[in-house]
Order: sequence, then structure tokens, then C-alpha cells
Amino acid sequence: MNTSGDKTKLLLVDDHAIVRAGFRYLLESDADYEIREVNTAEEACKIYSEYKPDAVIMDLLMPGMGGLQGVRHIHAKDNNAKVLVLSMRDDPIYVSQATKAGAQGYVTKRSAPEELTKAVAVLIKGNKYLSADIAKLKNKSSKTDQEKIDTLSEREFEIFCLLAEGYTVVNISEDLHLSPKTVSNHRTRIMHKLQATNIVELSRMAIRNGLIEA
Amino acid sequence: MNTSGDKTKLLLVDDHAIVRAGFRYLLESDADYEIREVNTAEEACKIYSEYKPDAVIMDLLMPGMGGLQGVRHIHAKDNNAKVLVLSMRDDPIYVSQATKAGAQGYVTKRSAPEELTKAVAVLIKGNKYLSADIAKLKNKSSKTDQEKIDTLSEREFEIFCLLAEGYTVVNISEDLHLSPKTVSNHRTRIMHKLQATNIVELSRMAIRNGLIEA
DNA sequence: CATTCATATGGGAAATTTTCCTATATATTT
DNA sequence: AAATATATAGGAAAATTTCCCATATGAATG
Repeated sequence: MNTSGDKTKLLLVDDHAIVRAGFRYLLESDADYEIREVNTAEEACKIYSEYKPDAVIMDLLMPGMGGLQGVRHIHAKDNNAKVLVLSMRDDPIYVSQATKAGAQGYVTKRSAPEELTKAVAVLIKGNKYLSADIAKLKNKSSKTDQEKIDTLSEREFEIFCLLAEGYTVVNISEDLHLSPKTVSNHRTRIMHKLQATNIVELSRMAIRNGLIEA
Repeated sequence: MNTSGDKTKLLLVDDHAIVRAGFRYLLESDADYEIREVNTAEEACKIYSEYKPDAVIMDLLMPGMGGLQGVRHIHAKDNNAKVLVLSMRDDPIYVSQATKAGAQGYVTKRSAPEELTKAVAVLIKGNKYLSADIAKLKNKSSKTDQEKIDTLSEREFEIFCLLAEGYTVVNISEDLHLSPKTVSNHRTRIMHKLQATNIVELSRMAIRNGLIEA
């Protein structure tokens, strides 16, 4: 919490200027926030410790490390950090992963304006917020897939998404600075957990569940 | 054109409140517009004749008739209507469709803020505007998926679809009563023709082009 | 506090798959 | 008749994947 007695400080992390502008507009008409914007999760991590925002609003799909990694990094720096995840997809698939990563709230682009500002206010008070339409959507998507995906650990989920996008084991091992053996073993375990017999099934599962685009 | 001598009037059509808010924020800090917002293309069509905006900013992916249909309807009502299409996707697939439908401008969510306001200004002056990143993308993609897929022979296409669905080389060789070697060689040739570096890319290409379901 | 459990990391060896090159047969086109 | 594209498949080398194992760490539990 911001103890300096000043305005509540927010950090907006999104690579789309229009979304940042929208959030700023909605927030500014709701309360007297001090808002800083950055383009990437990397920048967010860089300025977090110095800016010490009362809450971070983080998009998930961004170039670079992406939102989930960003949440983890920020949570590692400050385990009281309050992060509201803003998914630009309608899907709730990232909810459990975002929660595991340390997020306190989750809203989608489809949320009503009042929901977005409310979510921020709720987080700052120290509570958790889950967007209303998320609960509804949770039933829609195939439960079995979702349940299987939920059994993945954070690392497995990360590698799952990369594999599903077509990155090879060697690509991923280089990206994550791991041995190809490690990634390969993760891969095998992921396939078991998801009951997939080959990498294409795995990729299609990710697409069906809205984790990646075709 | 608005001949009443008042402010320039805009109509924002997008089902995401946050995007409307973002556009409003950017536009209001650029010039003194009168802005009205609606949720759907249907509503836009309904109020167009009465409101007579100088320009319409229209999202493409919306529930109901969708943006393209909306552009067509508005164009039918007023063939001098100025419509700026805002695509929430990065890719320019809709550019030619939007132009055919009667749009004068095309920007994506990834466009810089100045581009968005500039596009509106350009349209109001009566000119056309194509987002810079779109122009880049248009040239970059050497061959479309479709063109590449068209170079496949019948047998190759057949095996392509099976591979994309997740069948293994051995599965396919049994199904088609061929040696695994044959299918394997077809596979390699298919990957070359489609410029895919692995089977997941191949599968996603099939899904993107509607050959199979995810 | 010791212990159990899940996770992340990777080595080794065997099994499998993929690639690349080659070759033959057939059908089509020029 | 000759050239071209296609379908078929073998052999050998290269790469990937699987399976089993081991270690380290942190969290949870009795």
C-alpha cells in the first residue's frame, strides 16, 4: 500500500495504446488516480520497484515475456503486489494460471466499464476480483480440456503454450535457457497430462481453448 | 459533410466500452469533436440518418450483423459516408473486404495513437487512410496460405489434411495402404511446399484456412 | 523438525521419426 | 518422342522422443 499519503498510483501495462487510453479515461472519471503507462511486461518490471504502484493492470498477450511472466516477476519482487489481469480474449482459460502467478483480479475486454473501475478499487482495498462474465464462460468451454490443462504446473503451462504455437524443443530450450533434455522431458509429461498422443493434438487443444490463435 | 456549422460529429461503433473510451480519449485530446457511441452495427445504422455524423469509426468483429455489414448498410444509406474501420486483429485480411464494402480507412488496434486521430482527420477531409503497419504486412507476406496450399498435388493435399488433424505418418500409411516411407516423404515435400518448419505450423495453417476444425 | 510431495532440472540409452538422396513406374503435356 | 509432374518406396544419417533415473528445492504435513 502507498503510505506516502499521495494519490493512489496505478501502472498500466498493455502494448495497445488505445486500451491504455481507454483504461485511463475510465479510471480518471472514477477516482483521482496517478497513472503511469508502459508498453511491455519488461518495462513494468523495470519501473515497479521505483514507482511502487498501489496496483498494476496487466494485459496477458504482449510481445516479449508476456503478461503471465510479468505477474510472476512482479510478485517475486513484492509479494503484496496487487495485479489486475486484463485479458483481451473472451476466454477464462488463463484465470487459474493468472491466479497461480500471483494475480488478485481478472477482467476481460468485454467487461462493463464499471466493472473495470470496480475491480481496481476492490484490489486496492486488498480483496480479490473476478469478472462476472468469466464465471458464466467457465461452463461453456469443454470442461475436460480445462481440467486437464489445470493440472499443468506453471512451467508446464508455459512450455505447453510455446509448443502449441509451433516452437520446437530446441527453440524453447534456448529461449528459457534450459537444456533441450529438460524441455523434452517437460514435453513428454505435458503430453501425458493432456492425454495427447502427438504434438498436433496438443496444439489443437490450445487453439480450441483459446490459449493461442490458429 | 456536416454543413450546419457546428462541431465535427463522430459515431463510434464498438461493442467494447474500453475501446470506445480509448478512442474518445484520444480524439478529444486531438480536436473538438462531438462524439456519440453505440454498441452494435445495428444501432449505428438506426441512428445514422438522424445523427448524420461526419465520420463513423467501426469495429469489425461485433455480435449481430458485424462491422462489414454495418459498413455496407451505411454506405447504402449515404454513399458519401466516411467510415474508418478499426480491426481488433493484427492481420490485414479484411482490408480489401472493408474497402469493397465502402470503407475509406483501415487501422488496427496496434496502431499508434497519433495514427488513429490522424486517420479520422484524413477521412473527414475526404481522403483515404491505410494504417502504416498494414501496408508493411501486405508486402511482407510473400505468398498467401491459399496459394501455397494450391501447389499441393491431390495426394499431398489428402495427406496434408490428415497430418493437420493429428494423424501420424504410420496411421496414415495404414489407412492409405502405403509404406510409412512414402507417407514420410510426402510429408517432407508438403512441409517444403507450405514453407512450414514443423508439423504444428502445418496444422495451424489448415485450421486458419478452414480445412479442418481445431 | 523430519518427512513427504510436487516441481524443475537434466543425463543416458533405446526407440522412433524425419530428412535427404536415390530410383522406378505411370500419367500428362508439349 | 521427350520432358515433366506425380506416386511410390528403400537406405543411411540425423534428429527427436521416450523412458527411466537422479538430484535439488520449496512447500506442506504429521
